[in-house]
Amino acid sequence: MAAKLEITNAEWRIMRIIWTLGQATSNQVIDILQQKTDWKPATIKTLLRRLVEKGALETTRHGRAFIYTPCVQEQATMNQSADDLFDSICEMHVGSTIAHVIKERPLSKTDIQRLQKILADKLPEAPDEVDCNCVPNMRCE
Amino acid sequence: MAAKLEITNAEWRIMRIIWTLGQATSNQVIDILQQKTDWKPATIKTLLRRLVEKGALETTRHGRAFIYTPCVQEQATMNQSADDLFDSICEMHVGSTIAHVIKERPLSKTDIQRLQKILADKLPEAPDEVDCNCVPNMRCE
DNA sequence: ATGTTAAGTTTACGAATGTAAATATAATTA
DNA sequence: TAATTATATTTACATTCGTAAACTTAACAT
Repeated sequence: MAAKLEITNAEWRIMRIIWTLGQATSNQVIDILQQKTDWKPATIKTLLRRLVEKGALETTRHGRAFIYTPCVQEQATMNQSADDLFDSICEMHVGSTIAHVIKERPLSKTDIQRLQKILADKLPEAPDEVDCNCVPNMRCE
Repeated sequence: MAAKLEITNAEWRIMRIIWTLGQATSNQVIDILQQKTDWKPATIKTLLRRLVEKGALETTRHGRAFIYTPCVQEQATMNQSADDLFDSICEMHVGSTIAHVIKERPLSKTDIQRLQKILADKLPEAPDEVDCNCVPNMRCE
């Protein structure tokens, strides 16, 4: 049932801090973000509140402050965002788009070896081509 | 200068049809989309207009109809969307997120071989680890 | 030439987003 | 316990997005 969680760009900034710290007060988030953005504290509080409303964070009171804790895992959330992107584009072009990403982004040796393993496992079963799913019975270029 | 082009989910549906056809009239787009969605023709016209405003499409009059032609390439647009996604998440987790995608999405043998080549080329120069860029001097898990 | 009609254009409206000020509330402190 | 103040909550506002109806205009047919 859980309505699909959509994290916006601004919200990602918040979530990444809280995932990294494990949990955080609003002040911790504000302090860290003010080093990287010029967001006002009120803005950050709004974003925290919306994330709680969305079910991405939960709070427990602790003295005068609330502690914000993630309700969703970072990897699951990243996977969800990636799924949304790759659901939008042509299925036939997933490969070329991943190619762009792996060319442009830093990857560790371990990352690369892991990807190599997945690809090697996948190769024997792979089709010769993936159909375009943009228009019925057509292929985009 | 060109303000970064942002294509929304609904707009992707339109663009993919026009990329596939090379160019299209609004009626062609409407006919195709009505097989897959329950969008009203007026909705599709709004989306076409917004895409023209954004500079993603241009029109040339042809009899009573306009012909819509892409001003942006499909691969460049997909790359841009992927860049936006991977700019949002932790740099350290790009690898695991790509791993998720290549596990879940269909890839052709050619796609896989191309990715294998890129990875093999990248491996020698790859760092042992990629730093987390969520919070200064910390690593997210 | 004029009516018909098929396009495009204008207007609409609620929800989400980025951004933030103002206000209320509850926990310390004096 | 009353004053202080650090937090959270309410309210705000312009844009964008999804969705669409209503209106206008120009092309084709009579």
